[in-house]
Amino acid sequence: MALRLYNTMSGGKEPFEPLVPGKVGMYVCGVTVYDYCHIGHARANIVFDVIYRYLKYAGYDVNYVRNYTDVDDKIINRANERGISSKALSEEFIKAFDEDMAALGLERPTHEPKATEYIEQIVALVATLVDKGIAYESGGDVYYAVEKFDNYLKLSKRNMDEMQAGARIAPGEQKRNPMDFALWKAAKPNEPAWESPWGPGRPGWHIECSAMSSSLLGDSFDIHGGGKDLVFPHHENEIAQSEGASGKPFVKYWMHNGFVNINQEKMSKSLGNFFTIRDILEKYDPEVVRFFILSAHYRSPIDFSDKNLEDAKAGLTRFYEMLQAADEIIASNPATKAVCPEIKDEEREIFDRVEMMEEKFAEAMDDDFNTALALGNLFDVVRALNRLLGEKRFDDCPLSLKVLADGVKKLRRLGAVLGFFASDPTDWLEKQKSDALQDGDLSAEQIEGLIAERKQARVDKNFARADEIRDELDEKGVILLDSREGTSWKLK
RNA sequence: GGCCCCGUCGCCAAGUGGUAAGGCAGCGGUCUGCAACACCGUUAUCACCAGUUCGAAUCUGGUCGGGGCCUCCA
Repeated sequence: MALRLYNTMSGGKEPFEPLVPGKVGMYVCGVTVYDYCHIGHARANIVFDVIYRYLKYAGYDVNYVRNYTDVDDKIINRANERGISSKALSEEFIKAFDEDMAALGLERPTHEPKATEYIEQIVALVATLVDKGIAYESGGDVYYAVEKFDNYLKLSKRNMDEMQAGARIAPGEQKRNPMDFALWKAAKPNEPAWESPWGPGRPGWHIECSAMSSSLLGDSFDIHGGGKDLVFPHHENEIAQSEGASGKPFVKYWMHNGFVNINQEKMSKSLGNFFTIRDILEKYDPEVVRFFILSAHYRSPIDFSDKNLEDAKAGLTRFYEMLQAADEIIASNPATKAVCPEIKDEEREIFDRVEMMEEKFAEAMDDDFNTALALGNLFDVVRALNRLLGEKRFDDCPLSLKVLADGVKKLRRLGAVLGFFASDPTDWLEKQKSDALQDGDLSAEQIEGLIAERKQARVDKNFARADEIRDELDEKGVILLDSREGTSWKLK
């Protein structure tokens, strides 16, 4: 089954057929750089990171553009509050954004343009719209006349009359129609400004995306993405600008990710439940955050809560523990040419499961990037490989070893498409332990000391004392795991 | 008020016409000196009502409940 994706424009899933076979042009709205990014930005960027990775995995040559909007009212206001230039402020938060995305393990897009580097193209685009009579100059501002564009509001499926009833003209604006929006704003004191045919000024919000996307992807391209909240007005206005200017269809597939709620409530600054990516990464491993986000479909709302993050951590730990066990077995069992005496039915089943892994993964991802289903399929593989590990037949059945090695390799390759399992399992698991110990009153040394004492007690067959130590540690959240190689520990 | 979305096991979450994936938690086993891990088994008829259909969680209408957008927002 080929890739199908949900198109906001049509409201349904459609087969994915790029404009140019084998190639994909994809534009995702980045951030306005005036503050630190929050968990909602994390979701949007992780979702499109996975879409980017999967398209490449599926064999497409992807041109992925994600912009920085570095000129905007909010930037100007914030910069003035702090008494620094807009440029200094935006540079500060571009750097912060890059750091956050790197911490979350995102791949870099093909292009990461900044609005201020495309002023020339923006001015040219506005001029084209003015020449075509779609936009008009008014007191140094330039506005888009929405009634000149027949398809306005087709993406958000709104009604012009009803929208106008609620629309207002802000003080200082000189629009003909309340629904018109600014393409260019005349310069005011203490604002960054560039020369233009309408006098010094700066771009409005929306026009930068039209200019950057056409410069880097052409007038028409395949996928345009962003958060659901951008459907109106941002994306609606982009369509009006781009199609109004070029006369060609702008975007073939519109994709929008759902919101992140905090403990069942909408995330908002007024509720004080605003978490930045930095706050979250203090407490949770970045891969756990990614796992949490990808365990739901990208269009569904997700609820950010401690419980949900703990669940995600438990799930990811299950993968890493299996990988760790498998790595140890593979490292300690050199491949031989011996032939298995016989293959059990259960083993046959496991082998099939590994065999089917890629197909099942693609099936899930092809269905509008269903990462939740894809992860569920990978969990099935974990159970299968754990069974194989439990059989302990690696001495007399090299085929089992081969299947295990093959399974682990495939699991890592597919995991990488979702951005998982890049760490060494032992390193990752150790890091979770040491991070968790930070909050407790027990050190690793103390735990090791008690383990040594218990080991002696067990040698002495003093099981009462051995159990006492186990219980004592258990109360503090430390679980002991005895094995042939000795005793290790983990945290609840 | 307009437009849109959602309501699946204790929790999270797939599933858009053919008799409910997966994870976490729970319970019963195997393993273990005891445990843990792992494995095996076990736990739902899909908010409610009425329709369409041979057949619906999946389609239609209605009821109740929750949420989003309409102003800056991923």
